[in-house]
Amino acid sequence: MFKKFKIPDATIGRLTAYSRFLKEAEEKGISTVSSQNIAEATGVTPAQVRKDLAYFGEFGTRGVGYNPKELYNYIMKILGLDKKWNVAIFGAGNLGTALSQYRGFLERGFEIVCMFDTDPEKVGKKLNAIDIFHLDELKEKAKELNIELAIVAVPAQAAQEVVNMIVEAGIRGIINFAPVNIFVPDNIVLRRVDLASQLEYLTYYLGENR
Amino acid sequence: MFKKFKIPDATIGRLTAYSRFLKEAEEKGISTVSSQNIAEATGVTPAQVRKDLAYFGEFGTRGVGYNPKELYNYIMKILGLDKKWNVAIFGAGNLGTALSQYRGFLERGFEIVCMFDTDPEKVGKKLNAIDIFHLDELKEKAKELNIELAIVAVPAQAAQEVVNMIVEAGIRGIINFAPVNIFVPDNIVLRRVDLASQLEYLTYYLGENR
DNA sequence: TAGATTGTTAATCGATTAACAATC
DNA sequence: TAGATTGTTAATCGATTAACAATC
Repeated sequence: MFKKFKIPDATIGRLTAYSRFLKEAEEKGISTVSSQNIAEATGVTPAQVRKDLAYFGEFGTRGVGYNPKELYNYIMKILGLDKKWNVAIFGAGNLGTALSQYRGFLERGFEIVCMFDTDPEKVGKKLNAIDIFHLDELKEKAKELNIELAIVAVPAQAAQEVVNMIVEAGIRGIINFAPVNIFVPDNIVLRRVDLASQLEYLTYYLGENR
Repeated sequence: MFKKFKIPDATIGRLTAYSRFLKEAEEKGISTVSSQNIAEATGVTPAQVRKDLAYFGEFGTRGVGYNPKELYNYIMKILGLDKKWNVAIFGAGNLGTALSQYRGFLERGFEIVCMFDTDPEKVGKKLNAIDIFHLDELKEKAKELNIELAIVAVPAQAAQEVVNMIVEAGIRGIINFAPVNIFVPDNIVLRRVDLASQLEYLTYYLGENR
C-alpha cells in the first residue's frame, strides 16, 4: 500500500510524535495544520516533516496544508496502528508490572493479554486482571491468545533464552528491556530499550571531567 | 580532560554497551580484548568501536588489543560515571514506582534519593524506603538532598509544568517519560523516552498494509 | 622478523536541510 | 491574481565503513 524504500529509523519515531499532535489538533477542532505547525510542536524543521511524509505519499494540499484528522489516520495506518495488537510481557518483576499497567500502551491500541514468569509465587496469579502464566505454557498461550508482540523485562542472564522461546512460539516483534545484546533471526523485529543508558546520556553531557 | 568535538549521539549509547561487555570480560579474567571482540558482543563493526574510542583518546596497544579493566574505567569516566549521581523521580504512579525499584540504575551508580507527587494519598509516605514529597517541596529538597538528575513520569498534561519547576530548582539533567514534547533552556540536558513509540517501531515493520 | 591489531585518514553512504517549481 | 504552502530535487552535512600505515 505504501512505498517502502529505505526509510530512516528516525522517521518512524517522528511519525509517532506527529500523530499525537494531529490528534490534539483535531480534538481542538482545528481544520488545517501546516508543516510549520507540526514542526514547531514536535521540535523538528518543516522540511523534515514534509520529507518524512513524502516517503509514504501526498497527504496535503499545496497552498493550504493538511487536514489533521485525515493525516492522523494516514499516519496510524503507516505505523500499523489501524488495528489492535496483542502484547505479552515477559517477567513479572517491578518493570514488567509497571509496563503492564502503563496506560500509554492501551491509548495506542496495544493490549496486554498476559504475562509470563517462572517464579512459583507469581505463576497462576493475576496482576490487575492480567494472568501470569508459566513460561512453559508460552507456545500454547501464544496461539490461544494470539500474542503478536513481546515485551521482555527479565534479568539480563535470562534474556537470550527467553527470546529464543518467544521466537520459537511464532512471535515476530520483540522489545528488550534487559541490558544485554540479544540475537534473533532475520525475520524477527527486535528493539532494545536501555533505561540506564538513557541516564548516561545526561551524565555524559553534565560530567565535568572532560 | 577529553577532547570534545561533535560526537555522534549514538556513540554515547554504544559506549554504554561496550562498558557492559568489558566489565563481563574483566570478571571472567580475560586479560585482552580486541575491537573485533567488542564489536561482536555489541552488534557493531570493529571500525565503529575503534572510531568511537578515538574521539576520546588512545586506549589500546597496537598489535595487542585493549585491557578490559582499563578500558572499562576510561569509558566510565567518559560517561561521567566515575561518581555516584543523585536522582529524583517525579510522579509516583505505576511507571514512577517501577523505575524507583529498577535495579539497573543502582548498578550504574544512580541513586534514587526521593520521589515527588501531588496526590495527598501518596505524599508523606514511603515507597520501599524512598520518601515521597509534595512537588511544592522541590526547591528545598533539591538543595538538601543534592538532586542532580530528574526522571519525569507524570501525565502528559502536567509534564511541561513539572519540568519548569525542575529547571527552577537547579536540576540540569532530565529524562522525560511523558509522551509529549517538552521545551527547556539551552543549558539543560533533556532526553525523551517514549515507551509506546518503541512498540510502534515493531508494528511499522510488521504491519502488512503497505 | 612475521603476525596481529590499533589509530586514523579517506571514501562511502545516508539523512537532513535549503530552495524552488507546482498548485491551491 | 497574489499569497501561501506543499512535494520534490539538489546541496549540505554528518556518520559509518574500508583501508592502511604505525607499531606492538
